[in-house]
Formats: sequence, structure tokens, C-alpha cells
Amino acid sequence: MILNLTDISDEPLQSQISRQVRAKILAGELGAGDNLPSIRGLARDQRVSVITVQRAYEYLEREGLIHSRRGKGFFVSELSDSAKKEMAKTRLLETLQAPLLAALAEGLSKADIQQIVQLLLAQAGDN
Amino acid sequence: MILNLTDISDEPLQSQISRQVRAKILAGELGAGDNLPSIRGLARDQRVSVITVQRAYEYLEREGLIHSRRGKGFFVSELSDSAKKEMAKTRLLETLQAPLLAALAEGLSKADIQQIVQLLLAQAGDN
DNA sequence: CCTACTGTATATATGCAATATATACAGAAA
DNA sequence: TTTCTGTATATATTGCATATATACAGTAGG
Repeated sequence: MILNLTDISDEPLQSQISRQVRAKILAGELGAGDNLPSIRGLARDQRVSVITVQRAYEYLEREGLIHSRRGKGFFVSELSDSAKKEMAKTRLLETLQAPLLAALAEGLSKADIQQIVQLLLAQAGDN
Repeated sequence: MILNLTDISDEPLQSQISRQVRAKILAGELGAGDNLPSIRGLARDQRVSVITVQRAYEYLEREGLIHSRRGKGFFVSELSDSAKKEMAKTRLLETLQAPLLAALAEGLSKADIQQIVQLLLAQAGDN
């Protein structure tokens, strides 16, 4: 599995792993029942510690996206497309709330905010 | 000065202080030349350590929002309204970029994302 | 000048998160 | 049996956040 991990950004490695695996699952690149690379395998491939991968996987397990089977590995859990979408929406809602409120508190108008969102979405390319 | 600090949230105290003071400055509640409470005074009032306040203020100083005068205190720096607005916009842009990209990677559409922003802005009340 | 304030600098300590290495146990499969 | 898998645990390091404490230098008022 291809993950792009970097030491340059502030984002902890654990977070990078779980974020990237989550995106693959929610975007449908990994399907229900698919086997994730073993924690030792991914740690070796990505040159990180086993516990770093383990923690990342446990985080995803807590979110209900994957489940582990001792001796067999971690597997993508069964989730309907609508549940996946709902999950992504909830995450975004929670993530955006504080910064949007802060922006309003700093004097930006709703129109300002929407403009910035548009700008970012336009920069992001295709739908 | 009234700040609402809480130990309950994940947000570090330093961050809470600098965020709330920044909002007061950018929203115009604190004007150029206004004197901020002394680090010892705010620490006493908010029952936090002096160094916690100092770090928060230093962060704002690095952003150019305030400046310190030894023996006199910290003062709000001179900033045009347009510079303030630009600052708030830049902050929001930087804050939103990663979560928006992640949401797209997770399979949300631009329309989904805009809907969530609308929802949050509607919940936030008046303009 | 003294006192009480101000910021600046520094030291030490604690707790937590992230990350690392290492070891051991138990389950699964060839 | 061997080699893989996850689970559990221990120890160590680093950095950040936060705390307490001390000292120095600048400022202002009595």
C-alpha cells in the first residue's frame, strides 16, 4: 500500500497514517473485507516504528473503519456508502467548526468565509 | 479584560489566550495603541502561570499584532482595517486547506463541502 | 530615592504525546 | 515447526505545555 509519509510537516506520523488509510477507505479505494498491510510490514516499508502503525490502526479501529483479528491482521470493516459519506461529513463538520467560529469572531463576514472556501475548492481541481 | 479560558477543552491555554486576544484585535474591540493586561496581571486574573501568558503574547507579537515595551507592557500594534482583514483571511485559508483536501480525498464533493460550511455558518447566527 | 509595577531571561520540574527499541505471548497458516 | 499475525508491556528519548521560582532591567509615581 502506498502511503506518503513525511517528517517535514507538523503532522504526527500516526496521524498521517490514519488519515491516509481513512481516505482510501472512505473514498472506496479499500473495500469491506480488504486486508490492510500488517503493522510490522507497514512499519518496515515506511521505516517507522511498529507501535506508530499500531496506534494509527487502533485509532481507525476506534472509528469503526477497520477491525483486527489476532494472527490474521487488520481488515476493512463493512460500511455502507451512506455511512461512509456520513462519517466524512461529520469529521469535516467537527473540524471546521472552531476555525469558522474563530473567523467570525475575528470580523470576517459569512461572505468572506464562503469566498475563501470557494477559492480553496477551486484550487483543489476536479470534483 | 475578559477571557474565557477552560481546562475542559483540548485547546492549550496558551492557544486559548492568543486566539481570544487576536479575535479582539482583529474584530476591532482592541485598537492600535491599546494596552494589554500585564502578563502578571492576566496570569493572576486567569489563574495561570506567567509564562503561559508570556508565551501567548509572544506568539501574537510574532504575528505582528502586538508589541512589547520593557517596563510598560504589551500594546496593540497599528494595523489598517484592510491588513487586519487580510490577516484573518490568510489564517482561515491556511487552517481550512488541509481539512478541505482531506474531505475531498475522502470522497466528499464540493457541493457536500459547501453545504457543511453553510450549515455551520447558519448555526453561527447573525452575520 | 524607594516602591511597585512592567517585560526579559533563566532554571527546574511535571505530565503528556509521539516515537523508538525490545521482548514475550498467543493465534493463524503453511 | 516456522513464520507470520496481533496484543501486551517495558524502557527511553524528545518536545511541548504548563507550573514555580528567581533575578535583572526599565518605567512611573510618591
